[in-house]
Amino acid sequence: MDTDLILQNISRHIQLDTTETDFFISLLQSKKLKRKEFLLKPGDICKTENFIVKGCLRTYTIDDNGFEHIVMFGIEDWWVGDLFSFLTQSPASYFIDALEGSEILQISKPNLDKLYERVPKFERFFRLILQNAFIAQQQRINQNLSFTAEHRYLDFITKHPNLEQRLSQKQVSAYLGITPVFLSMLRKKLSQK
Amino acid sequence: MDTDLILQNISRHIQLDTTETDFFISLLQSKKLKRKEFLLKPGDICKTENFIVKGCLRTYTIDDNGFEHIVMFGIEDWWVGDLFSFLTQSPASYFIDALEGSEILQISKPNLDKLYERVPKFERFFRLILQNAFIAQQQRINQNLSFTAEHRYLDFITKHPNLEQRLSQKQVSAYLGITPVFLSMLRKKLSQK
DNA sequence: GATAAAAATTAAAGTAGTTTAATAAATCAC
DNA sequence: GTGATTTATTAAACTACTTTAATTTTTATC
Repeated sequence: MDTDLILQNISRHIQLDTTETDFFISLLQSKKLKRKEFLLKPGDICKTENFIVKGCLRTYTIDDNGFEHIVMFGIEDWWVGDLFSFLTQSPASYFIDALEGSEILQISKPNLDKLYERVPKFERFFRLILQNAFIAQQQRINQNLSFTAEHRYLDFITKHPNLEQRLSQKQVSAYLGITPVFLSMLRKKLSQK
Repeated sequence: MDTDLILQNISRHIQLDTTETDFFISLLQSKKLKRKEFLLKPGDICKTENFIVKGCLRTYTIDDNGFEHIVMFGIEDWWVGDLFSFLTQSPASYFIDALEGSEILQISKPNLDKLYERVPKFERFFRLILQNAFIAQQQRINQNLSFTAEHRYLDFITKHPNLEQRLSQKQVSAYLGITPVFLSMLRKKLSQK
């Protein structure tokens, strides 16, 4: 099990001694996902929080007209899951699947509860992770309200310069909230400038 | 100082003994805001997290064209603040002001840090608060991507039935991401059904 | 209670983004 | 490697929403 990245991720926020580190790692499970393989579907109970060691996943919904809308992408060094479903152990609202062959480390709810109990500073760790995610989401809401599709697209590629290359335009458009046709038009227009 | 509501709010998530309760309350400061009074402006450092005892506040931005966009409303029993600015003690991105005469309870960053240290279960409490806010934001992002303005308006009034009466249509439209003119047209159309 | 200021309504013209459909290009599966 | 499927491009017609501007209604202020 490749735990380098997750331990590095954690050490950016809290310091663990060897016992604590070992205990934490004993609670993790490794899982590989093939491209297009699902980690979660609406109605499932989200049983784990998931740290991405390698690959790329997306969290999305499908609306009444069959269109996909991407709530977030996750790549290496990010956590993904349906938080509401995980916390309340109630049915999930989101699809999560792999856009590339991926590898994740999973911690189950019972194990996370054990972890909080035995190593309370993990409360702090997951609060910090959540804070960052919260702030990023708030910025995204504000952007969706304030900016045109063109502006949002330019923001997206400057903010995540490596990510666009790993995604199809269809995925990018489902994240930006526009059609693939319109994204194609935008890109053409921008390339002509 | 009216601490009933905040203690009730806390007791929904964690249990405090008398000493802990007293210590917590000793860290709070009460503040009254007149209608239109600012709690925060972009560039300020957000020095406190704020619990609303009474009234209604909004967190918003003004874009390059001078339009306001409301990221969230806050009413009784909610927490408001610019989390990023508060946590990093760096300049805020948002305006926060009162839409009604309001009363809030404030906890400063140094006091919150003291609180975490002396009563660690508050780490859990603020994690839970944050989780709920995170989930609500995620739903909003998804709604903004998936639904038309009409659908979002109907969702808003069914989800917050009491809130609309306290807000002008201008505020509601700045939250939904449409113009006041278009909201007026929507309302007319819906009333004719 | 009168006056000023802000908010809401209505209509008409304009635009950002969608839809449909046809074609080309890229990727997948065997 | 080849055929099948998915993705991207382009154009033209369409629609949800904006803009502007004029009028009415509501709210705030002294």
